[in-house]
Amino acid sequence: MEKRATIKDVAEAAGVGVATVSRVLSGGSASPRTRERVLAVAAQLDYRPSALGRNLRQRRTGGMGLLVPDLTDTFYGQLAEGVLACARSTGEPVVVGSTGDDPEQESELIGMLLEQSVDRLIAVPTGDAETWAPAVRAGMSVVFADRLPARPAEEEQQDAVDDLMRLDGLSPAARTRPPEAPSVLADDRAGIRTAVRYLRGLGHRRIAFLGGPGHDRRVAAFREAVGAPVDEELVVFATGSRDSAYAAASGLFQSRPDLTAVVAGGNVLGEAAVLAARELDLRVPRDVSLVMYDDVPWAELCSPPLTVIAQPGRDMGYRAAELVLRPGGRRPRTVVLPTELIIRGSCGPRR
Amino acid sequence: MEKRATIKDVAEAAGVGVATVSRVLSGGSASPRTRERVLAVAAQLDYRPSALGRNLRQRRTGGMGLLVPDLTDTFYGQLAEGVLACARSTGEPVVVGSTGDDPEQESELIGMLLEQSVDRLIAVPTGDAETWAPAVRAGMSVVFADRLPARPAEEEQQDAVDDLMRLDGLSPAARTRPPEAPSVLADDRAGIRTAVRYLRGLGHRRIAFLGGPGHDRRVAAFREAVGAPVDEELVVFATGSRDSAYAAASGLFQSRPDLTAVVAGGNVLGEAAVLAARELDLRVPRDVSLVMYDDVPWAELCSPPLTVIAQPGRDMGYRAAELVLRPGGRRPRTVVLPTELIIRGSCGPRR
DNA sequence: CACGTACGTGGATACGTTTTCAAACATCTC
DNA sequence: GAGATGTTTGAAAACGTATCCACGTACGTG
Repeated sequence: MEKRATIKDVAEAAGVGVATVSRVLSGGSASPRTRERVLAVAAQLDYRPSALGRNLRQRRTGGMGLLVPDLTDTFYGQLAEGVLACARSTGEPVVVGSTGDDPEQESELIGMLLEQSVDRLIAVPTGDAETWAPAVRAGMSVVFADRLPARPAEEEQQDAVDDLMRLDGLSPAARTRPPEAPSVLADDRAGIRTAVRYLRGLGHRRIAFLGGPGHDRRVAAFREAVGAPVDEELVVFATGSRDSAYAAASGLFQSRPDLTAVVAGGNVLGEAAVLAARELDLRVPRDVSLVMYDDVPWAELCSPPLTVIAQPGRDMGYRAAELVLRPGGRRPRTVVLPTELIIRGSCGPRR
Repeated sequence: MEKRATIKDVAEAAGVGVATVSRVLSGGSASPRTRERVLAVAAQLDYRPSALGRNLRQRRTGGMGLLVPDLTDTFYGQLAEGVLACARSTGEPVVVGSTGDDPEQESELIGMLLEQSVDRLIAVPTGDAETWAPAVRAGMSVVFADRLPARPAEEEQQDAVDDLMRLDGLSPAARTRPPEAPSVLADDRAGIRTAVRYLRGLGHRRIAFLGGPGHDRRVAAFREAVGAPVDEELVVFATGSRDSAYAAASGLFQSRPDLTAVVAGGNVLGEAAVLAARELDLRVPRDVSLVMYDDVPWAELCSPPLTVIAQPGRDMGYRAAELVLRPGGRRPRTVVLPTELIIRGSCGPRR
C-alpha cells in the first residue's frame, strides 16, 4: 500500500515546476520538449492527479448527481444505465441517490449533494419547486428527467387569479418565475392519447387510469384524450410503493366492475394491475384490457404479453447526462423523446 | 446564487477561532458557552461544512463506491437500493458504476474511484484478482457482494500442482495469498441443491443449467447436486447480455429436446428461458420445468408464475454497506445469507 | 541594433477543512 | 499561596491542485 505520487513528485523528477506539470496534464500550452518529458515521468511514476486537490481548487466536484425514486423500478434502472453510460465515456463519477418518491428524502439528498459541492444534477423530481429552491439558489445546474417538479400550491392559485383577470380583459402583473431548468421528457401526451384512441377503437368506453407519483402530465393527457365528462371514479392514484399500487388496482376493479379497460401510468402500476386482475379472476384481455406505460423486458413474459407505451428510458438518461455536461444553447432546452405504442396481447375488443 | 459561508465566516461572526468551530461541529470538546454560540451562529449563517476541504485534509473521500454489472437487472437494482438505504442513513454519498460484466470497464471504473480517493467500495466483481490488484494495493477496503472475483489462471494451476504434491504425501510450499476481502453472499450452494432435489423429487433426471457471468459457484453447486456423471451438454453459459441469454436458452432447448427441467442461474437467464421456450412451443411446466435464481416482482406475473430460488438482494446490499462502513472484527468477515425455494407454478412432474 | 511582441516557465497563492501544539486559563491539592 | 493538574482555546501547518502574475527568452520587425 504505497502512497500515490503527487504533482510535486512529478515536477521534481522532471526538473520542472508544478505549474508546468499541471498545464501539460490539463492540455495547456507547453513546449514539445518539456511536454514529452513531463508525460514520460508521469507515466513512469504512475501519477494520477488527485481529484481532491482539483475539486478544492475549483470549488466544485466533477461528475454529477443522479436522483431517482427507486432503482428497483426497471424504468429508472434503464434511465440510470443511460446516465452511467454517458458518464463512463467521460470518466466522470456519478453520485446516485434514491428518493423513494419522498420529498423529504429528496431534500436531504439535495443537501448531501450540496455538501459535496456536486453542481450538476440530473433528477426525477418528487418534491415541488420549493424543495428545489436550495439547489437553484446554490447555482446547481439541474436537468429534470421523466417529470418536472410540481409547482407549489400558491402558484397554482395565482394562475387561477391571472386567468380571471384575463377574462376581465386585464393583464396580470408580471411575476418572477423560477428559472426553468432544462429537461428530458417522453412525449407522454402523445403516448397516452394513442393508447386511449386505440382502446376506444376497440370499443372501450369506460377506461380507467391508474396513476402514481409524478404522473400528473399523464393524467392530464388521459383526461384530455378521454374527453369531458371524465368519470372521476375511474382515475385513481397510488403512492410509489408496490403495496399501494396493488391496493389501488384492486380497489379500482372492485369498486367499478363495469370498467372494461385500464391504462397503467407506470410499470409498477401495470404489475399491480395484472396481479389484482388475476386475484379477482378477471381475465386479460377478455374481461379487462390493459395497456401499461413503460416497456420493460418482462412485459413480454406475461400472458398475454402486455401491450405497452414504450418510452426510451436509457436514451432519456443518456441525453439528460449530455445536457448537464454541456450546458448547450442559451436558454434551457427541453428535449421531448417519442413514445411508441407496442401492441401485444393484453387488449381486446370490449366484451 | 449567493456563495456559501465558510468555517472562517462562522469563526469571525462568533468571535472564536476556526479550530474551535471545527471542534464544535465535529463533536469535540468545548465549553458549553462557546459551543452554544458557535452552533447559533452556524445555524444563522446556514453554514454547511464543505466536503471538499475535509476530503482534501483527510486525504480521502467520504462515502463509498458501488460497482454492479447492470442496473437494468432487477436483482442488482435491489442490491443497489440496499446500499443506498444504508448510505442514506449515514448521509454519505455513494458513487455508482455499471460494469456491464466487462473486466475492462470494471478496471477503468476502479481507476476512476481511485482518482476520486474513494477508499471504500462494494462490488459485484467481474474481473479476476489481477483486476482488483490496484484497488487493494491502494489500500481500498472493498466488500464483495453476490460473487467473489475469479482467481487468476496461474493460481488455479498452482492449486493443481499442490493437489498432486499432497497426493504424493508432500506438503505444498506456503504461498502468499492476496488478502481476502470481506464479502456478502447468498447461500448459492444450498439454494441450488434444494432446487435440484425438488426437481429430482418430481421425477426429473435430465436437468439443465443455464449460467451467466459470475455463476461459477452456482454451477459448481449444480454439478455437486446432480452428482456425477454430469451431462456436460446440459450446462451452458451466456454472457451478460439479454441477447446472449436468449441465444443460449434457445440453443439449449433445440440441441437437447430430451431435457425436462432447467434451472436458470439468474433472472435475465430465466427471462430468456421463458421466452425461448415459448418461441419453441414448449409449455411450462408441461414440457419443461423451470426454476429461476432470483425472486423478482415479475416472477409472479408469468404464467405460470415462476418457481424461484429467492435471495435477499436488498439485505445483501445493506449488509455489504454496513460491512464497508464499519470494518467490523479483526479478520475479514464473510456473511452468507439464506436462500429460499419459493414454489409457484413453473415446475411439474416429468412428462 | 533596438524595440516590441509572443510565448514558455515557475514561484506564489488560495481553495476550506482538520489537526497539532503550545499558550492561557481554571481548578484542585498540600 | 504555590505548585500541580486539567481544560479550553486559537494560530499555524498541512492536504494536492489550478491559476495568476511576473520573469526570462526567442523571435520578428523597424
